[in-house]
Amino acid sequence: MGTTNEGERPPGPHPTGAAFLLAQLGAHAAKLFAERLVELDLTPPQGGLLRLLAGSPGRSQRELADDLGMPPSRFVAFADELERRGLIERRKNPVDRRLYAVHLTDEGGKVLAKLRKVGAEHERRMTEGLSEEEREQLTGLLRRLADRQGLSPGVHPGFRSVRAERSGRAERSGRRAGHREGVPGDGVGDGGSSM
Amino acid sequence: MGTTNEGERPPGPHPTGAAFLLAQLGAHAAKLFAERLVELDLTPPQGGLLRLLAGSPGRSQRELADDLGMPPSRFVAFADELERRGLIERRKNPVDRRLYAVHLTDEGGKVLAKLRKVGAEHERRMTEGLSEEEREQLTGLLRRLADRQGLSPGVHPGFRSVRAERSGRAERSGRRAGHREGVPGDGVGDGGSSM
DNA sequence: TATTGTTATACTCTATAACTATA
DNA sequence: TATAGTTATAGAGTATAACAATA
Repeated sequence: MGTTNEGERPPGPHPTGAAFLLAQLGAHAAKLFAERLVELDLTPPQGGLLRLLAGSPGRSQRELADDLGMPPSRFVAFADELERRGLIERRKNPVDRRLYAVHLTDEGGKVLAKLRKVGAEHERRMTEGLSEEEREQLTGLLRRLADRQGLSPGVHPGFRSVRAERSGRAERSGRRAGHREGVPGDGVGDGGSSM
Repeated sequence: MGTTNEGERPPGPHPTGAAFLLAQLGAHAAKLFAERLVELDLTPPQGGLLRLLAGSPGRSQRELADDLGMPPSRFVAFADELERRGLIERRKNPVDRRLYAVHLTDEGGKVLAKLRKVGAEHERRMTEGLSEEEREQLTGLLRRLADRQGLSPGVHPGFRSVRAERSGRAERSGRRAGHREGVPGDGVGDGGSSM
C-alpha cells in the first residue's frame, strides 16, 4: 500500500462504505442548508419551528420544545427572538392559563413560503447529477433505510457545527405514540427541524 | 383543532426529499457510530486520527489538525490524551526541529484493528434490509453525489461533540516528559471502515 | 520574518436547577 | 402536589490570540 504523503489530501485508503458516505453527505447537506437559511436570517431550528407551526398551530411551548429536542428553558429565548421579529406570536390559552398557544403570524407565513422555496432548491442542489429515475431510486432506498432504522419522519437530531452566526441547535428526540393534526395548506419543501 | 395533542410525533406533512433523508440518516449514522466507539473509549475524531496515522504516519500536528478540521491549538490536548493512553507517539523531526512526527504505537494499531471491526459492523447495521445488489446500488449513487458535491474522501466535517466521558486534565505544567524514540514500521494496513 | 507547537484567555453555548403562577 | 413558563447560574467546549523555539 502506497503510503506516500505528498499533497494535502488525507492519504491512504479511505472508507468508502455506505455508512460513511451517508454521514459525510448528511453533514454536507445540513451545512449547505444552514448556509442557505442565512439568507432568510434563520437557523435550522428556527426554520423547523416555522414548519412545525404551519403543520399544527397553537401548541404549547413545552410540546414544541420537545419536538425540536430542546429543553423548555431554552425554548423561551428561542421563541422570544422569533416573536420579536414578528414571525410567531404567543396567545394565552383561556382554558388553562398556564399555557401559551404558539402561532405563526402572517409575516411568519411569508418567511415560511420562502423557506420552502429554499428547501426545494436545496433538494435539487443535493441531487444534481442524477437522472429523474436515479433520484427516485435513491430516495426510495433512503426511505427504506430510514424506516428500518426507526427514524420518524419530519424531525431529525441535528448536527451541530452549523454555526450560522446565530445560535440554536437541536438534539435528542422524545417520541411517543403517533397522532397527527391534519392542517391544510402545508406543502413543505424541505427542511427538518434542524437541517 | 385540538390544542393538546397526546401524540408527540410532529404533526403535519413532513419533508420527504432525498436531501432531508440524507441529513437524517447521516446524523443517525454518525450518532450510532459514536455510540459504538464508546466501547473502545474513543470519540469519532480520535478514531479518525488513528485511521489517518495508519494511512500516512509521521506527519506534523498541523497537517493532522487540518485534516481533522480542528485548530492546531486544540490538537495539542487532543493528542496529549491519546499519547497518554499509549495509542500514539510524537517523534521529533531531526531535520526540522520545530516539527513533531506523529505515529501510531503498537497499542494504537491494536485499537485501530478493533475500530475497523466496529466500522464493518456499523456498515452492516446501517444497510440492513437491503439486498446485496441494492447496497451496491445505493453506495454507487452516494459516491456519485459525494463526488459531485466535491466531498473529498476519507474525512468529513461532521465531527464534533461526543464527550470523552473521562477526562483527566487540569495539568497545568508542561508535560515535557521524555520522548521515547519509537520503533518504525507501523504495519497496519487499512481497510478504511472507520467513518 | 514565517512557521510549529504550545499555553492562556475569553467567549459561546448549553443544561440544571430554582422560582412564579396557575391548576 | 404537579405542570407551563421563566429566570439565573454554572459548566463544558471552543476559538482567538499571544508566546517561545526554530527555520
